[in-house]
Amino acid sequence: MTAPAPPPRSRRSAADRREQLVGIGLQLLPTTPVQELTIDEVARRAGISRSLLFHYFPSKRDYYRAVTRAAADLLRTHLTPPDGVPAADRPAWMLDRYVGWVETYRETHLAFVRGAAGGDPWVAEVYEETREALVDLGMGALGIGAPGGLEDPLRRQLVRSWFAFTEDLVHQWVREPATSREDLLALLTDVLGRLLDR
Amino acid sequence: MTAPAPPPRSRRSAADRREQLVGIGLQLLPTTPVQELTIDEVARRAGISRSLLFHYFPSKRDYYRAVTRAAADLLRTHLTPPDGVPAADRPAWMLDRYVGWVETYRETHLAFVRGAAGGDPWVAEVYEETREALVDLGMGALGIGAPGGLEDPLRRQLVRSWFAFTEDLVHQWVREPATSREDLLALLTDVLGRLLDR
DNA sequence: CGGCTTGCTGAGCAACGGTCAGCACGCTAC
DNA sequence: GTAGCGTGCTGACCGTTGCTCAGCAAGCCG
Repeated sequence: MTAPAPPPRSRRSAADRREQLVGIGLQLLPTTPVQELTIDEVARRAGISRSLLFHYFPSKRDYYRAVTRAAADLLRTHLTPPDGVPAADRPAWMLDRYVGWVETYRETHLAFVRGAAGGDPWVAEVYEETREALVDLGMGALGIGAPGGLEDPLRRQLVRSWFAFTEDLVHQWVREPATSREDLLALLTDVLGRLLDR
Repeated sequence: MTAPAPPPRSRRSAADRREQLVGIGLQLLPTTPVQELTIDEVARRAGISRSLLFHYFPSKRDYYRAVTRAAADLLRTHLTPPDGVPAADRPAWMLDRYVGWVETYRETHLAFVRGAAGGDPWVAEVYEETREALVDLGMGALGIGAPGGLEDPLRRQLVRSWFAFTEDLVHQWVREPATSREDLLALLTDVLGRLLDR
């Protein structure tokens, strides 16, 4: 009686492996709280030994950082307007895309926000970075100051906090739509407009 | 040569111990990311064995839940207006208290928000609960609907999201005060007022 | 003193993160 | 074709951490 043919352990290129491992992390993150996701599990799903994972990512933190960054990059590119969108429409376009993203991914996105904001400082850092990038993106679309520029700091803080407002409201809206989608979008743009009108 | 007199392990009542252990957790939480806080460390500081801690809290999660809830309760009582405050002043009073709280505890509060919102669902639950209670508190002060009542759901969502806005803005303001304290308070009340005027 | 309650401990287990020496696969050189 | 070599990859091992359990010991009653 021969062994039940262990899965053919293919030999991959380094880049391939990294991609595969990060991909598995992206699949697992939404369903598994960060700290319950074990290296064992990831390695098992990838059909490799734990040791190999440590070969590519020196520590668990590094692995999570990579996964979080990958998730953040997905969101960022999704929110970046293509050249076709006229400058005036960009804020509305981005907002619409953001709502669409949350609608589509619901738990996934919430898990990202939660996982990123919570516990581990190294991962929180990636999240913070992403948030700043999104604020830059948004402020660029609004035509306010250059990214990382010397514009009014209060104004920047307001945009950032408006983002927190939006994040929270959209999440609530997805769970319990208390208004139409159009009204939600209108409300959000209106609030932002008023904030910047000061 | 006698052993260096191990600290006299006093025998405490169950309530005392619980309180002591939660107290240690409250001290440690701000400086230590949730998942790096080990039971060993807590037990060591309390001068007891790990086993005893597991006697009072069936698991690490339960312990963290208790600590988080204690932190949340502190905030809640701090934000609850005493009888002396007239109804009309309560919203402003609470807002002022909230800013004061963040000013005083800075990292501590941030760590609470982070730790609570992050990772572990059981702890996030406590945070969610607290947030709802704070919204109730705020809406009560504003004279909008009874707590847990059947008021306009959109309105409630707006108050909640405004809270997220406030949380974020105050945190930014504490790190980098881009305006005076009075202006910050005025801005926040103004934003809330406009949101509710719809 | 004996017996009861209950605060408390130490030894021990399983699971996890992380390390290390070395195997094996696939390539080129002769 | 086979010797050599870079490198993808593994198994065995270690320390720590969450958690269990049988039982000690301190107080309090009769």
